[in-house]
Amino acid sequence: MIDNDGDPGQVRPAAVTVDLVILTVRHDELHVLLVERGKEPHLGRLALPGGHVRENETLDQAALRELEEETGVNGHLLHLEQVHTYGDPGRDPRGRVITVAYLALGPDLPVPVAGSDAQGARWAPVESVLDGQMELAFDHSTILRESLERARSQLEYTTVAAAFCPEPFTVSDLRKVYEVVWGFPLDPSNFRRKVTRAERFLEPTGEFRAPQIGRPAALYRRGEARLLFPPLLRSGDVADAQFTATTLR
Amino acid sequence: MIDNDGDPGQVRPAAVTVDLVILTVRHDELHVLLVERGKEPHLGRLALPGGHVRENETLDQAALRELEEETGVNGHLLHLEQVHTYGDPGRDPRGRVITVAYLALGPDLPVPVAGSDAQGARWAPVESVLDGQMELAFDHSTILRESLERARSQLEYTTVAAAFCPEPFTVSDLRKVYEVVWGFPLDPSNFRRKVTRAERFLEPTGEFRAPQIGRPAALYRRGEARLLFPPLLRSGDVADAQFTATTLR
DNA sequence: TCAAAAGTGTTGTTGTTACACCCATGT
DNA sequence: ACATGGGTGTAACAACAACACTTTTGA
Repeated sequence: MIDNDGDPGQVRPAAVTVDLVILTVRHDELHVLLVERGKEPHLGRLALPGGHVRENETLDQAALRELEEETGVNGHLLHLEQVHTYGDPGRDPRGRVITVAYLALGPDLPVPVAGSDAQGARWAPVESVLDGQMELAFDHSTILRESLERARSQLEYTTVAAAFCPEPFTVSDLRKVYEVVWGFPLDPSNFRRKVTRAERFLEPTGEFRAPQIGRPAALYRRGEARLLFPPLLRSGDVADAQFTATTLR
Repeated sequence: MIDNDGDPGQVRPAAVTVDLVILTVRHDELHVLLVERGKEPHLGRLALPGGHVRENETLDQAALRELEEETGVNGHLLHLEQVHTYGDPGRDPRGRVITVAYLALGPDLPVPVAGSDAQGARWAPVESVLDGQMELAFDHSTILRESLERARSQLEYTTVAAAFCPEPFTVSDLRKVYEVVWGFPLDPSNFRRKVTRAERFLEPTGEFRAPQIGRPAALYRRGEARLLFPPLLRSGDVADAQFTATTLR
């Protein structure tokens, strides 16, 4: 809201961008989509995909557009959610840039499409960024860390995990998502009971899929529910350890 | 992140502001701080306090500064948290304005200080805005609704409720906060057990406070814990009813 | 001694954990 | 037949809701 004012010269317009943390599970590992920067600053460095918000676009539309440009996938098929906005004065050397970060979750996506305008887009294991091996451009490592923690806690209280699974999927597929995102194994029997008991989380198709070996598994589609009740809680210890306060001071 | 480009003329810098949803509990009712607009557009209309982000300020600093200007209270005493960013092209008739919304929670604050630069700042019952009686300027009614829902769910999983209580406080004071924010009564005995059992939520002072009539109550200070485990869940029905998807589509 | 608010106990129910066990399939 | 993953049963335990009950105060 433009208001108080009386401070001419102290305020100046800023560039507004959206950056995307696009997560997917590949080969039982959590991956994030990164692009190689084609110019300074941070030329050649890996960064989160993103770009400017255009003149007649909402923030959500900009995020959706970028998502489709980068992945070649219709963004409506994925979970897309605004997470946090970053605007420190020094975060981009070229001037004041406000970035609205979005979290996108999707099933194992096709390798980034050639037709996209991304410079060398690629999937990178989230681990390699988190453990400090790979430092991203700008404050993108921070954005990734914070968005990932959002994703982890979203898995507890909502049904978003199913967004990682191409339909139709089995209970085991879904469990794998939880295990990969949270980083520890879950008891298959107890997991099954919780997710199947939750109202409208999973909708049975009546079909089955045979694994390479073993009993065929029932197939499901995503249900209508967005909130998961009762929630699938990580133990207090785990949550605490992962929790980095978003609160000031 | 300034990147892809190749679209000159399609992007233009925007004004960046922070708007504050400052909540407090007064007379057993949830109140929000509103200011009367001193100019067009929406002259005379009530709006959330807020203002421009200055040149060498982080977003958090801007929010903290506005908070102190509006309430005259040292913002570090309150809970302050970024919630969501609003940037629809049409939300301000004067041009593109990106607003980062912050949620602030605090104990019953002094009536807005004369020295503040706010035009007729006042506390308004949140109810009066939610039930459609009072429509705020711009999209501020939406911002308030969405921020309130954030506050409500934060009460379940975190210890922020204590931010509403001036220290030292009693278990009943804290319960009142939950009842007022959630809008329904809680069982006093069960509530007490949950909050006193949670690790480092409440720190006993050893002191007592006598109510007008009745047995004196033990006094507490806010503990170190930020996450509440196990969480204090509203029933699934309630949460579902309040839940308005933050997801696209 | 009564009203009012603080605080404890109790009981039935529901959810969780850890694991044993059965089921359906391909080789 | 057996290995492999899918799926059910169960028993000990923890959390929860509802509500009876005791405690401590001011009037």
